[in-house]
Amino acid sequence: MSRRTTTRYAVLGMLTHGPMTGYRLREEIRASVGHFWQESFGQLYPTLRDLEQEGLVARVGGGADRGEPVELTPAGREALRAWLAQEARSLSPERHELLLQLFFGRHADPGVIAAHLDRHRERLLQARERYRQIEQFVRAETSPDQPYWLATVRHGVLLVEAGLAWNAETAARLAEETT
Amino acid sequence: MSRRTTTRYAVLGMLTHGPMTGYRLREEIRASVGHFWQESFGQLYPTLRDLEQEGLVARVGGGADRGEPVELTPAGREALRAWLAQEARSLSPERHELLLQLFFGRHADPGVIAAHLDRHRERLLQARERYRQIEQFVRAETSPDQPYWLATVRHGVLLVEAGLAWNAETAARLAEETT
DNA sequence: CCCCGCATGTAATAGGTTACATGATTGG
DNA sequence: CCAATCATGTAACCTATTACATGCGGGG
Repeated sequence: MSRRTTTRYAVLGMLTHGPMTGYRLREEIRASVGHFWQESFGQLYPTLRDLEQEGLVARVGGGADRGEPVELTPAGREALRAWLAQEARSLSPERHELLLQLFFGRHADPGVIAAHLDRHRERLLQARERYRQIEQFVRAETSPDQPYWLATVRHGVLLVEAGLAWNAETAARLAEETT
Repeated sequence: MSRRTTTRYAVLGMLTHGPMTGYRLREEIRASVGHFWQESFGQLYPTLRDLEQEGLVARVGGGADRGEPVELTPAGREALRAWLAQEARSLSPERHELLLQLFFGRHADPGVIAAHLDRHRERLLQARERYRQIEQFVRAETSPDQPYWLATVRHGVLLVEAGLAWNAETAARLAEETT
């Protein structure tokens, strides 16, 4: 059953970087778009099988040997183009558990909300560090993909920085409350 | 089967605002935390049944009449406190389809990425408008919950503004590319 | 009387993760 | 030879949405 899930296009997209095995595909996804897109094997392999049946990807050697990489077919490249032209459905149901805790924060024991904010800040700082490193790396890149890659990294940087600003502002406001 | 899902605590939390029916509960969730948390009936009613069996909520009238609101029991209030003290697991698998399209944007037909960014910008502007109105509303609020509510709204405001900054920066960079 | 809002619930479906099972190849 | 990495796949499960089914009560 092929369900026109976005996994299909994540796969087709990654294959523009060259032929890969399913295993390698997941590594590449993790290493490049991993910050905003993940795939599990349980999702990848069935998708790969479907894509092959539909003729959007093909085994490189022609045979179906184990460990044989797959490559994009012209039809696959076309399918990718078609998806790129479609509006992204915001599939993410937008569930932010920390914000939910904050919303009901008045009923928490003293200090626990401040602790949550602290931990959240730590994670954001680490994320900012990661993004900054990736940004440096991408800026040095000469690939024609570079401006597109940079765009996704910059999204990470800017959103994390906004998160930090919010974190500081919120921690200050709630600290003021308890005085 | 009670699966310690966050839905439970969204329900318990909302009931701190007073007794409600399942139907009303969903309305309230949509109207207050709807920007970062949603619940469907198919999730709500089974959860409500579980919570009642576990004694965390109880029908107000004692009887099980249709349309009878439920209220927090002391045990429910305690369960809420316990959850508030726990670290939020970032359940969101972080999947951002627009960024995925952008990452592979080089393979798109000319103009389609710019169009995506434009539409994205429109949605962000609308969201900012909504958040700003809510912020005004919440700032005027005198409830002891006010600082907590304000925190969640401010998160929306700051993140959307960062999104807009990213959008402008990215649109400019990609426009430059094509010249 | 009919429609709408309030109210409750279930079944089907979707979309995905995790755990498990298996085996080849390679380097220490 | 043994561990780690590469590689593929399936089964079980989880979480949640959507669609569907039902029914009451009030207002136009």
